[in-house]
Amino acid sequence: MILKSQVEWALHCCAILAGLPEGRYLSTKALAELHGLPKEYLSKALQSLSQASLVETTLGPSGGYRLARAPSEVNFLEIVEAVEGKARSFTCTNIRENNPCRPAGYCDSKPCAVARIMWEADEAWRETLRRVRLSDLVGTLSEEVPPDIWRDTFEWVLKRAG
Amino acid sequence: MILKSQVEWALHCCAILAGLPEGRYLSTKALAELHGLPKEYLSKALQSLSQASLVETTLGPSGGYRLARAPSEVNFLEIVEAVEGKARSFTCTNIRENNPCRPAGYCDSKPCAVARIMWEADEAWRETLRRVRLSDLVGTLSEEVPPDIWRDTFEWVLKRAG
DNA sequence: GAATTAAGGATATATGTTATCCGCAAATGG
DNA sequence: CCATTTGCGGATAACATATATCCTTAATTC
Ligand code: FES
Ligand code: FES
Repeated sequence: MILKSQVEWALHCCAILAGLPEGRYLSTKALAELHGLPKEYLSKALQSLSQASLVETTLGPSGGYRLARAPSEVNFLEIVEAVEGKARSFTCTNIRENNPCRPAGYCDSKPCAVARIMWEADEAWRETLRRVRLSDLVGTLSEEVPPDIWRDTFEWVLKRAG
Repeated sequence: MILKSQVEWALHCCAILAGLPEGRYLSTKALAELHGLPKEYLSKALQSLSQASLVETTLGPSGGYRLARAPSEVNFLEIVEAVEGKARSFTCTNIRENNPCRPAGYCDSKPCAVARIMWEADEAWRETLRRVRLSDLVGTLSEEVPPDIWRDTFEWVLKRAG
């Protein structure tokens, strides 16, 4: 069970977009360069964010992406699910139905107890991510990243933002 | 991010082994037949349980598997990690290091804030599984599975247990 | 009109999951 | 001793998914 690297990319891109001044856009090219990522493939991750209505886009030179909502109104789970999908990590294939001691055509009233426990853990994972807002991340980063790097980065970004 | 089907298999097999009388063994063949699974491949999952010291084995006819500990001393996480591995679901590839505004050779004191949040969610998932004992599952199953099927199943199992 | 952008389709490559097969050593029962 | 059965590990193939690149299209800017 491993998350796509797209998840890391999308989260970092959102953190950058969160620091973008109102009304400006940042292109795939800039985001790819800033993070050292393949532009074409990063584009797919950003498209996922767009389809999930987490970001807005505009075309042409000076086009790109910006957040569709305030960073305090976006949580981690939304970003993760946008690129990773909403499917649960555990899928029950109903192997209990293969028990030879079962009457043919017998139908279970509840999902299997094993699956319910696995789904409970899955929900705990989601709930943890749901509780973290994008603004929380930006707050932590702005404290932990050395001030000069932080400043230089957004200077770099603004130079490329349309 | 999706768990292997082996996880479902291993959990169901452990539930059956938990109901096995002291000192008896159940073979891969019987477990595969009971759950309608490919014997050779299920064997890999059981080998994982064996390597994790969750089950004990014996060879020859009348050989097979039995739990190495009491069901109340085994939790879900141990079983899941035995087949799925202990690696975290989120892997940080340190894309922050590619930031062109970073001084060359600069070294971070902490893991990235993004990774820490993702790992926190991962830990919440693990903690949920850690809290569920194999005996809890057996308790739930014995309540939910219709009594006649439950009885027939263990009759079927005992007929094949060495 | 020329350049730039996001979007989406097609395709290739790498990796991981699922599955099967085989040979080996240990245990059982005759 | 011998035939059978078992778990174990290695090798291999089939299949799915993740990663990555390329190309076309339409919108936007200047
Ligand atoms: S049958 Fe799928 S988890 Fe029990
Ligand atoms: S650099 Fe990997 S999560 Fe931030």
